[in-house]
Amino acid sequence: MTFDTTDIQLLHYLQADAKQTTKELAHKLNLSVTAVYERIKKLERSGVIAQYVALVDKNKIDRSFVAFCHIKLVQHTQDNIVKFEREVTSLKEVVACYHISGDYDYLLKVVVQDMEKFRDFMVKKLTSISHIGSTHSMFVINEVKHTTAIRL
Amino acid sequence: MTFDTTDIQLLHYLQADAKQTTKELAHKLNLSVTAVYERIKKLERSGVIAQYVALVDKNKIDRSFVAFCHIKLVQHTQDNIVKFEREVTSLKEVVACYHISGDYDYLLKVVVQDMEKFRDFMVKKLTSISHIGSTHSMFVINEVKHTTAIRL
DNA sequence: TGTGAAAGCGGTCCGAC
DNA sequence: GTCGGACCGCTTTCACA
Repeated sequence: MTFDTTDIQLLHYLQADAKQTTKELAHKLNLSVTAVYERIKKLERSGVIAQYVALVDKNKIDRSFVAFCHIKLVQHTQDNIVKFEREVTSLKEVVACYHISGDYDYLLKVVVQDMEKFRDFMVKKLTSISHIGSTHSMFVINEVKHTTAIRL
Repeated sequence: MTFDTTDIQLLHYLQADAKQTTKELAHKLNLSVTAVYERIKKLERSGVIAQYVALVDKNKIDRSFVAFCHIKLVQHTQDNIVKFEREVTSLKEVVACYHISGDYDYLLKVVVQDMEKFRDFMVKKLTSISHIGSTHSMFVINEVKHTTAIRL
């Protein structure tokens, strides 16, 4: 799929605020309501817009403690990898998990209440997953930037 | 603000799909439309729901290359930190930046087209930011899990 | 807080350009 | 790909338990 400047602007607006009416968007883009409507539908049908979600403020729901965990597996067999990925995916504290290049195999983003809960998570959940070799945790001191929007 | 099980369920649904009608949600929660409406408004007013956004599929817009960059500053003066954070925040390729504990000062998530663009980003944008000491990049081989939803 | 009903507005579809 | 008009359903408000 190819995008003109109007599509790019539209994506920009929808990534910032998905609750705008097509009327408002039509005004911003100097287009009719129907034209904007068709463009949005096209973006949805093609899967460019994958979903519409509500973003919750971590600090308002007592989940202010964020950590990144590097993880190394003991062995990199197909079986170990599949099992690890399945188990780690099912943990609600893990909001992101990336298989990465470098000294460690995986990078996890973990969101919990506080350091005590993080300790619980490490001891009771993470390290009980089979085949984990070593881990290395980094704690977030400050979230300088965090956006779900990708600027084209 | 305090949440009962209905609020928690509601947040769960809205974090998964913000375009559901209050009617559908009322059905799922066994409540009236108005009751759901009032709960949502309360969550919005209190800032628990910070925003509603469209999530775009990276792969559909040619931004499939993701890297994490560790960054160390040369000196940790107040001034350096402020400048670095301001400059890095303004870079569109940087979708996240965290001040973290450990060997490095910052962890950046960078989203670009491909390795070539990543190189451009490093050479022309990132390393031209003042006061950067050393960097260490890790490339994402596979995104195992990535969610914007926080489960309570 | 909860409910149902009434009002108003926006999303959606249509035929035309 | 765009337009305006018309319809229908949803959001929003209200009086009330």
